[in-house]
Amino acid sequence: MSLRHALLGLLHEGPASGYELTKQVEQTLERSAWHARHSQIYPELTKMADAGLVEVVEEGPRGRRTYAITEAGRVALRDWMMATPAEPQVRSEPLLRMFLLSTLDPSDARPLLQAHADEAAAEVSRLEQVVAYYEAEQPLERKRLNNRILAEIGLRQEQASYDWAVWALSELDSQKPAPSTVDGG
Amino acid sequence: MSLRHALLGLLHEGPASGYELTKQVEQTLERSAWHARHSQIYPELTKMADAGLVEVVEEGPRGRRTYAITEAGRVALRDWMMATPAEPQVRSEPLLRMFLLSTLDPSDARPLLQAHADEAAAEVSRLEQVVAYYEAEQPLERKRLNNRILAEIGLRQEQASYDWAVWALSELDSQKPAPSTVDGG
DNA sequence: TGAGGCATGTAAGAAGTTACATGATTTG
DNA sequence: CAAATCATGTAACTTCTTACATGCCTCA
Repeated sequence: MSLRHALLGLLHEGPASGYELTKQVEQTLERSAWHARHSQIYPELTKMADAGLVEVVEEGPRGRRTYAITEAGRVALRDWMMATPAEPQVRSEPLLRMFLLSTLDPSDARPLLQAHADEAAAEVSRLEQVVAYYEAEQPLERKRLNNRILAEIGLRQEQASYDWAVWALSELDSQKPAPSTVDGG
Repeated sequence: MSLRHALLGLLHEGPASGYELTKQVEQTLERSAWHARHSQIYPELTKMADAGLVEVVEEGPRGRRTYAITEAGRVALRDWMMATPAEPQVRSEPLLRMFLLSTLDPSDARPLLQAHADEAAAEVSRLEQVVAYYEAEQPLERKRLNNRILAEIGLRQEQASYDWAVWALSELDSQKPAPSTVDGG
């Protein structure tokens, strides 16, 4: 039930509505840690309220409900964080594609690798700006430092992804050193 | 339907039974790309056979069925590989935990970070040996080179994970700059 | 022959996706 | 007031997990 704990983690920073949580997931978690749609988030919040992990602290204009984490929610989050899982569960479609690159002809693999490199490069730029923003703040109090640490892990993963793709492209080249020779079999 | 394509990718290398595919997923995909249990893999293979993407090429001792990819399966795999998805779908429980580290007290966060670093270090060692094994082979023909490229992406991701954890631990220290002073409360 | 691992499977339920639906507010 | 966007929700379906079930094969 990782979505539940992702939401508890976001609510740990302060109350938010389903809509706001959806945006936060999209902006901060989706790319490297956890993907979820609003159609899963809304019902999950209802269930979490039933379970006493969150509570509605405000009802707004168009049925908008602002949720806050409860003490039980904080306990549940900490319990989950401190319980080391038997096996790490990972599902990454982009990485799966890279693992399956070898099933393609080099002429197909090359543009995919290039696209992967381009996307990683774009994400690196974006995260560098996020990091720069946090660095610019002088005092670096607790919350800001945490955000900076989080931006850093995303940045490093994307940088590794980019470096790998560039390296893999060069390996592909060395694999097919004379593309125009006549192939006898 | 990423599992389906992961299985097609594995079968692209040659025929295998459900049991063998389960082992291959555990050994090559699970850690960084895709996690699945045998209880999902067996029914999926049946469905794929119904859809004509794979076929049973051998029936062994205890109901063992060896599957091979069909031409339709190869086409489906290539179509999926070449279709760029709108948004990358990622779910990584380990990374989610790292993102939620900031919800913990530093005294709780530290051992978790350390455990993360240890796991990454162990995986780096393992993958370095895998890479060394592929490098040792002289001619590096196509398939072996592909395996080497795949090992490399896992290695670089884990290395980035490890480096980040070490860096984050030092940041945690600077956050609490005098850990050994006499503590009154 | 019994214990343990090999190998395959199923059933029930939880998690997640896709598509549809709806009303409120803002903007032109 | 029409169109776009905000904000929330549901229904049907697919995917995935957990737990259970079973028979084979090897080794002592």
